[in-house]
Amino acid sequence: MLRSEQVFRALADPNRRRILAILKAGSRSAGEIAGEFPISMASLSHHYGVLKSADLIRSERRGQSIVYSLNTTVFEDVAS
Amino acid sequence: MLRSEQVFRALADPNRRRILAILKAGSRSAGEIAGEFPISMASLSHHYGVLKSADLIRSERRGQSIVYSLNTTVFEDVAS
DNA sequence: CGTATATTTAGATGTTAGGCTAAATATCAA
DNA sequence: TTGATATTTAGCCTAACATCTAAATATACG
Repeated sequence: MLRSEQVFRALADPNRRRILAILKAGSRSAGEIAGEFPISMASLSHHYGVLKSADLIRSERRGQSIVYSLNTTVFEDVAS
Repeated sequence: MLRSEQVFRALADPNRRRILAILKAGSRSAGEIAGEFPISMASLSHHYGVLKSADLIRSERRGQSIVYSLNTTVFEDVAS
């Protein structure tokens, strides 16, 4: 699957767009993000997976937490 | 439903993005567009509907044909 | 009017996607 | 190593979506 394809798929869901909006303000752990949503962590984890396949976000383990952050370079690529 | 919501939904499908790409080159009738796709006119008609709800395209009857064209202003709006 | 052409609408069907709960994995701290 | 915390993976269910065929609508033309 083409990356642009993955990006469009990722952006199609409102929850995923909201995750991106939150990360726009700075990196957040999965738990911190979950606090902003009425859906389960498991469902969110699925969304992180989709966003990662599109390479829109990156994850990094920090102790017990996993911290997500925006991969800004992709946005520039896709805009063109 | 918000218009931005509709736009994201519309762009999520590859066939719809391809319709937009074709119209980028200029207006086309439903029949002309159909010639470029392996799916039925009925299915395409459904896609036109989605693209119209998002206000990404406009339609105009010309005799027996219905001619579709890009609504370029929306692209500028959503880019911001 | 009656028939042909162009497109849409309606109804049915198979697939994809998002949600949930429960179980698994990974790290930390005692 | 055992227990607690944080997150992901697996399996399932339901709703939404893309597609199809067949029927309906609209225009053109003899």
